Amino acid sequence: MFTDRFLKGRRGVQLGVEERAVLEGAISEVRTIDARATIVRAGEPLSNSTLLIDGFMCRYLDDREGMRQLVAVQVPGDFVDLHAYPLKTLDHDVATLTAATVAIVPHRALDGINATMPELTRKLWFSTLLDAAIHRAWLFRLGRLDAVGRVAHFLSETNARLLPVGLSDGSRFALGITQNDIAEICGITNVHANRVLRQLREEGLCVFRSSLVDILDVRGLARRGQFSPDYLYIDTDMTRSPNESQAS
Amino acid sequence: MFTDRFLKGRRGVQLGVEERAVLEGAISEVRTIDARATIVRAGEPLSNSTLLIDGFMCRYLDDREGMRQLVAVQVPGDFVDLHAYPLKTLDHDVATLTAATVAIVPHRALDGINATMPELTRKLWFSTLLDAAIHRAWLFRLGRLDAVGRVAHFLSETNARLLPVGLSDGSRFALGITQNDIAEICGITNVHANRVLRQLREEGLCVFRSSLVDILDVRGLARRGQFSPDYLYIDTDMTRSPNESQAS
DNA sequence: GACAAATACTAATCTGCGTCATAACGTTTT
DNA sequence: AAAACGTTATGACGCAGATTAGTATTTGTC
Repeated sequence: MFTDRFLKGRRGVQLGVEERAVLEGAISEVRTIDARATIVRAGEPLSNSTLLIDGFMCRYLDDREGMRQLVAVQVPGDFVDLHAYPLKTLDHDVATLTAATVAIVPHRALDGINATMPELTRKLWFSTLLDAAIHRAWLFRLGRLDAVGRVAHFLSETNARLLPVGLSDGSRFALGITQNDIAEICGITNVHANRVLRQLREEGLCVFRSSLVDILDVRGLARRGQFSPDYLYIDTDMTRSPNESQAS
Repeated sequence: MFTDRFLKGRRGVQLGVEERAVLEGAISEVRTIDARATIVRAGEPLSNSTLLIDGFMCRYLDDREGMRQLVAVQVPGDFVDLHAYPLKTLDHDVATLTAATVAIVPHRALDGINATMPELTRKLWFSTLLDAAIHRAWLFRLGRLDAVGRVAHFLSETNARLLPVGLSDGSRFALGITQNDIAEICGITNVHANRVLRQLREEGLCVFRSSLVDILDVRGLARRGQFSPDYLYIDTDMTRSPNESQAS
């Protein structure tokens, strides 16, 4: 089912059988999108939201000179722009990073859920607040960490998010983004992103190869980025995996 | 009424008379809090949320050395930790900046609203997404602006937020926070915050005097901080009374 | 009004990261 | 197979902002 990964492994908001069926029924269409395509522009009136099934997407803001600051990376299972349902128009653009498969959910269908299923509504609300919690972690990252720490934090976070949806084995995952994306996420230049990734490689913490991220020392990388997964509200028994690497 | 400033001037989500009465009735207690007091710690289970009536509050994350990164500043009318209702426990601390008056709203009362008033529930949801939109603007600030731009952006934003609740006259407002707070908001040191504020003063853009902020050139300050208020979802025409609501 | 404690302010030195420049890849196109 | 392009890589240099170390001023308390 298309909604299988939505809220998977999140503390206290697992969907019931009926809830999942209702959400599945709310999908009007499933389609694929090319890599590097902008699908929503800031300010444009919206009547659908997008559930990401496969691939990676992002949300970003432009500065005056056209430089981007990514404000979110979305992974499979994320309801990318569910916040467009109450907000009706967004304050940022939404785009794919890689080729992606998405499910379209009309706001009309969400109106039905909102009117008749308060519990499910609260779980949808929860999922948008999870995004806000991730925003806050990103604020910490940009405000308090140096470049190496920022990249270490981002890679640790991504690993932790991909684990419950089965796309990380605990230390290795396919991501398919470039060094320039890392720079736009971490608020640094692509030149410096390259230097930082080399340093992480030389310190034996992590190897980033665009298509594949291999974390050699999960604990060490987390320590370097002051990463602690509490803000992801993941069920405690899903935060670890047997494959997790050695400490140092 | 205690809820008068909640969602005031926000596009498309003005509260109706009955909705406002219900929300007012959800308040269990009103109390005052000293300045610089932490009222919620990260991870602690919560059964109430807090509506800020008067004064300023903040939300923050600590780094390993105990340095703080503020992730939000709350102004009167803000539902400071409404997100604790779906989340049940927070990923950050909540504290007062100045002395404050707050209304306590038990989650039990919100359960009633959630179960019986889908429209009001969606407006409450909206208000938490407004906070998320502000988070994103802060991410842009930290990721893409230099120190002067960050402070200019923050002061422009605060002016724009205080305007609809009647606490700014368009260019002057009382804020009651220190230069060190500015530093913790903008991800710079307090020493550098001081330099930046001097520069803004010397350039004739803004005078910051802890208790009073006087923006001498609203447009110029906004330009310096690349500030555009779209993300605050404020009604473009605030002089006209909202067509759906008789309350004001 | 005296005193302590915050807060504001300043200058000197150091450094992480930006900027600029160049080159070597790898992939896709023709 | 060469051209065209995006991505990764690396070095030289400069600057914004951190750090350190103060002094001055305001604010609060007795």
